[in-house]
Amino acid sequence: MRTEGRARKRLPVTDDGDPLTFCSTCAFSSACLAEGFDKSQLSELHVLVLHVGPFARGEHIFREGDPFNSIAAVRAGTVKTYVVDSRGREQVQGFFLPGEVIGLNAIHGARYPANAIALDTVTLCRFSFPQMSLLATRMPGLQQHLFRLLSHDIGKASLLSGDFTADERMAAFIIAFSRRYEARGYSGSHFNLTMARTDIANYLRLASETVSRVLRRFQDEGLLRIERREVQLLDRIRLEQLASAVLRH
Amino acid sequence: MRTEGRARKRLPVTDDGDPLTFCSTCAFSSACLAEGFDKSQLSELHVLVLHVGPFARGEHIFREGDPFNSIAAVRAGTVKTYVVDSRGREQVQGFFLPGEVIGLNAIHGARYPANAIALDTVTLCRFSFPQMSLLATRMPGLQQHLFRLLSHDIGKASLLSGDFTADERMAAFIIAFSRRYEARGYSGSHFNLTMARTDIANYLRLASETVSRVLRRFQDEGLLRIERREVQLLDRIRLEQLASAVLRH
DNA sequence: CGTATGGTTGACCCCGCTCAATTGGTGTGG
DNA sequence: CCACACCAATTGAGCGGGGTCAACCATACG
Repeated sequence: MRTEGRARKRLPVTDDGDPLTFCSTCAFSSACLAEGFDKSQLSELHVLVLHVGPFARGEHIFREGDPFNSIAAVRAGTVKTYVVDSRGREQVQGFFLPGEVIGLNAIHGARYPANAIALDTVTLCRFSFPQMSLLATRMPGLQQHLFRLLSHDIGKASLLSGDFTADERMAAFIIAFSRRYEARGYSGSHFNLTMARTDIANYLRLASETVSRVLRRFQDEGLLRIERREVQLLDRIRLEQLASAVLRH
Repeated sequence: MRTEGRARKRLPVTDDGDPLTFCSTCAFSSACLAEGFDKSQLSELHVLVLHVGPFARGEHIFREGDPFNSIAAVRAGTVKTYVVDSRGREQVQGFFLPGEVIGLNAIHGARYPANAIALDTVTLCRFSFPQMSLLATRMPGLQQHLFRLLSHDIGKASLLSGDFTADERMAAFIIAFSRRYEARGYSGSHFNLTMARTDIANYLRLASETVSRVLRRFQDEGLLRIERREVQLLDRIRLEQLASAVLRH
């Protein structure tokens, strides 16, 4: 019923649907499709895709310190990355939805700098990074695409570093998910948060009690409806307004 | 008397010292030297270097929204990048010392997402990014180097996003500068902060009054001596301890 | 020497954290 | 199908770190 797409029709091997088509939600689809590469190049990219999973909820995809050799695009489910700080508390670094890429911050250092864990049933498309780099030297479009993905994540990482109020952070969180779901073809006004309140709190650097209270108030003020993990946006304008402090349009 | 190195011996043109040697502090020196490329490749990289500046204190190097076409390595001086938030307050994103690279977060989006301003007299080595990408398809070592630089900045950007105390932030700031100066061959125990207190505060997401108070206390407790912008580390062990919460070793 | 800008210090207060108690939802075994 | 246990989420009470506001001080510059 959820993000599985057209997997499962096939055996879990390196391919996906028709051999000349990447899955439409994949972060790399535009790297080839949008730029009109010929069929031989497409299949070259396909050759180094390894379809892995499913990972069950709570299973680790990689752990901090593991040697780095591949990046992966989320195909189905949600991935959370986190580290454990010196006080032993979990610091959530990010959530990754279908089509988004994990492992980019491991290139430098040759080891994963964080843990990645499945929040629900997760399947991935794994790419050997050395092989992909090699291919990128022959496919300028792919190289550009990798540069852009990396560059994008620099900006994303600094979003939450500002000094924002709990309301602004919470609104930005909701709006960002809404946009990301929309970009992948799901509803942006009614969706399911796949993570616990404590995960949201650790990500936003708030106490989970504060997350509860703010969501409660948002609901009382008619900005949204939230029951358990089901969110429905009711006043997107107002939420965007609050979020704009963080997201900057 | 400061970070000028061996510029100024030459006209401000595309070259630097001996035509087959990059300046030793440059972030790209290792891209060729350390990996044993031959002389023809070295000169290819040299061809696309444009030595620009000097910029005077307060001059902008680029502004938010400017079209992106080049990245630049700082050659001398200090660069500050910042944006202005919705409340009209300056949010400092980073400081760049000689040898460090600015503009990497502009690749995605094709426009600079922040302003860059010289904090003192700044000179740069500017590289056309399209040309550099093209060269990188023929120099796998250069491509790897770019990937690593980008990847590194993802991690750097998320450092300050944790919920740390003012003391931890301040200590991490001092230690990080100490290490970066050391890595470039300057003293790591006695150096000059080139930015104002308000810049430090905006970067650490603290009030400038708090920066003053914390530095005062650090001095009273014998961790360092600071007069105006001159810093001298007195108890590096203790500072590293405080900083470790942020820097994670 | 006067003026401006940046830095320091003090007094007060508020947002969000902590601690603690309660509720509710989910899964498990009787 | 219900009873219990367990964990996530909620709600309340109190407090403290760091922000704000304001006054004062010091160094740089004309």
